Amino acid sequence: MRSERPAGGRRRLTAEDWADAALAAMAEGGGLAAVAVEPLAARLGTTKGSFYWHFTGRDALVEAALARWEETSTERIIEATEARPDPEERLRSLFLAVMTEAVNDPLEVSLLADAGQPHVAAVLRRVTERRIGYVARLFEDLGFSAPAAAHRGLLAYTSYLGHTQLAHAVPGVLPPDRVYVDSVLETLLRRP
Amino acid sequence: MRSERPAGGRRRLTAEDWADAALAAMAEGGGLAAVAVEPLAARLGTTKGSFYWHFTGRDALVEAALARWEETSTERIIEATEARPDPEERLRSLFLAVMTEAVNDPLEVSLLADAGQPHVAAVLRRVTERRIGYVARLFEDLGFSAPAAAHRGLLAYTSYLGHTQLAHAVPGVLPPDRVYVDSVLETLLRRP
DNA sequence: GTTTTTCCGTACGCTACCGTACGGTCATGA
DNA sequence: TCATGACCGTACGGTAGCGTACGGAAAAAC
Repeated sequence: MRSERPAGGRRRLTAEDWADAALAAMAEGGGLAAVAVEPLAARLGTTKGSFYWHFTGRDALVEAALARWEETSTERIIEATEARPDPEERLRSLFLAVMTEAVNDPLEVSLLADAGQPHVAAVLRRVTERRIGYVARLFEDLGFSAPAAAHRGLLAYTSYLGHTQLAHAVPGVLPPDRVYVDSVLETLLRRP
Repeated sequence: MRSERPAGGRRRLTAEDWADAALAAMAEGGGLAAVAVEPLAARLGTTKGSFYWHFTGRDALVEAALARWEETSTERIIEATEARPDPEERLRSLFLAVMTEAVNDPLEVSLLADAGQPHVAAVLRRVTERRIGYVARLFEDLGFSAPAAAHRGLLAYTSYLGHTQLAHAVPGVLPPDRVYVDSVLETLLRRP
């Protein structure tokens, strides 16, 4: 998430650098509240002078960070999943990927907590609907009817969300990811 | 959550009044960050002078609020559930109760988001283990073996957590509570 | 009815952060 | 090479909240 031409020394920053730093900050602590200009500047080894050149204010930074997250958080994994040939294996690898990712990336938990903010709510709605829709389609690929697939997609997604929350809040109560995924899929894939 | 002897006029406050106000504040916005002394004082119609009489500082208030939540959030519902005679109906009514409660009470979502704070983490660990253990026991009452019951209890709890998150972050994607509960239980109660 | 304890109001200093103003630097192309 | 625009440093004022100091009111004890 860094790197540019001048490999050795201090380089000049871009708006994306600030957005990435904002995302990193919210991932570590406090969610949106952790997006503070001056601490970020210190973290980036620069000053506010840089920030207010690239952005009109804190809100603009938040929006940029959210947009960046929206792009990279979902589509990348969906594409990777689509590469797999077998439908059931798509489901399984998708689950495993997102769950292991969620463990060492509290960003999603932070965003869910800040769903009160309109910007966050809008992003979350789009991302959530995209994801649930995709999982539902995977179930359709497995032969489930559209309503049944939608249904199981929703259950799969709430299980994922709950797993994420637990892994973040109470590490230790959960079994290894693989075990959890197997048991979830075992029940979700069972035919009526 | 108010009321005392002097029914009409301005009364003096107790530490519990402050703790309740803190809980109300975190339930509305921003989680722990919303626990701020001066805004709470304004909300209670008093001043900081009152607060720093009852508490040594902000941290003490947070701890008191968390303790209060820990007492009232779980045991009350468990007791109400225990009143029901039929085991399966206990499960069903428990699910319905906690899910409808979660919709109009974002406190739990806020706390999960602030699991970074050690105080919060400790409370969450105790509450979570208590709840999962209780649900697992309900499954045992239904005839499942101890490991199978623990397993399904965990799945039930992650489904609950995920449902809570979704209801809070993206209202509208979820079916009515009753439908969701029925489908979750339908899969969780199925024998192998 | 006074004294003592409990509780609250007010004023103060401190820190963190936001946003603005403006001058300085650095790269780049004419 | 030097001029111009892109980029950054620094200084400033403003606001919100924490915590302290202390005096005064209100209730309780006697």
